[in-house]
Amino acid sequence: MKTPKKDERSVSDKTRQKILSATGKVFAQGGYRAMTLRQVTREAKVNLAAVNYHFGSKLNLMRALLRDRFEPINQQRQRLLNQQIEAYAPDPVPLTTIYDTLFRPLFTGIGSASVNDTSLIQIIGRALTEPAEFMRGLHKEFFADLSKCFMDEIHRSCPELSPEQIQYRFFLSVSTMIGTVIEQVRLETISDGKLDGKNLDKILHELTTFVVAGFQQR
Amino acid sequence: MKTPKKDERSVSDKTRQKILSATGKVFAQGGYRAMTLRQVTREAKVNLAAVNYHFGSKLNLMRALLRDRFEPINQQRQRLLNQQIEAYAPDPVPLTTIYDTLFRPLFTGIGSASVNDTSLIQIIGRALTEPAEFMRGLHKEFFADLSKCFMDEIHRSCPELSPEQIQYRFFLSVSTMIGTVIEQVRLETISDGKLDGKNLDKILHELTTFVVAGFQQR
DNA sequence: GTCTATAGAACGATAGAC
DNA sequence: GTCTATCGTTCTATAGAC
Repeated sequence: MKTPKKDERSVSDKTRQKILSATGKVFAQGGYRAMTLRQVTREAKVNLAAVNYHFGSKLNLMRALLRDRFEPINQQRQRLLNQQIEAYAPDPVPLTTIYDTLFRPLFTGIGSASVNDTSLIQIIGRALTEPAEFMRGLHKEFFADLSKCFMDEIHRSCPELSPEQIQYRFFLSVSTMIGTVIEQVRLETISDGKLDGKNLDKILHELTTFVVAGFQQR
Repeated sequence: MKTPKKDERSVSDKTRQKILSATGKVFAQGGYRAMTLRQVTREAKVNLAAVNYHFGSKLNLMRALLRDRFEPINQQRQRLLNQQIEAYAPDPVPLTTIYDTLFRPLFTGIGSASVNDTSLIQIIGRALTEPAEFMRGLHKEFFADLSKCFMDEIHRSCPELSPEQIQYRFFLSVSTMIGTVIEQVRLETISDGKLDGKNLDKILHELTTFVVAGFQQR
């Protein structure tokens, strides 16, 4: 039976995408354990069994979501960094530019997600703080290489710092990013409703300035 | 200190404490949704029904744990801050001292926890990134007043900054703290195993230095 | 490919004996 | 206060009709 409701071609991919999109939304709200397949399929307006048909299991669905969201982001980060290295060669890329390259793709939210999809930043914030076991290997799989490239360039930009100092401060920089990205609502609570947690451009700018100053410590 | 090892009096309090302690351990590992009462009672070596007898429900158990861990920490923060304000009066407390006062109680891990209890910092890291609904009011209940006191003193210490600037940078400071506190393991991954994620003294020092520099931005 | 129906397991909570 | 036993619910995953 290949007769869906509106479109006649590639129904399967459309269902797959609808499921992925719904997974992003539901996962961002409550994390992996709180996310049920019933909730996802209800949100995606597909049948419960479709998840297991397209993804095999809840865990595989989760892995597919992460790949779908992390890989484009990280590819863009890598590409932008290489562009900057070329542009400044043979000089090192300034620290502010390096961190802008690291942070901006998160906030502008590229990826395969459709337009009015759940904000990418919320999905990533949740993923980075996810306690589930399967997340242990997440850093290795998605961030080990990337971290090394960025720390290498930071080292070129700050040759006076020891590798240990760079590692500590890079860790703290990423910590700030993660803490910022988890819940922008906290900004509204802290400011008693005066600052807008959804003003991502402004937050990105403040984050970069803060981290660069913290890194340089002078 | 009324119950040494195998005392026969006030068994109930002992059971209560065992449950609380086990809850801290299990919660720190996987968060609220992943924590099951069966896991907690197995860990505490008490009966499953004991939880509902002593705490009524899983949610109440969670609330009791948070109160048990957050309140002593926040009281110490408040007390230390007031001490510093007195000590420096009428001058404002230096920014480094303010942030040390905010961060240190987290890392030294005071509280009602017994000695070889789960590291307080892990419980708090998990709680601060917990997606569950009941956490929405958490900031209000435990941190609203505290944040205001600290921002007030920061404002005295940095009178040249606008309230908006202070709010943004305080938000970023707390973000760094949270990101640091979630998983110290990330430090080991970033440094390729060369830095120790359990060296809390060192991390506290680096965190404070980083945040103060990021805050002052000069 | 998509559905209904359900198996099989785990959970929170409670009743009632001791 | 503490236990066993169990109820009612919800979950993932799958079998089988269409």
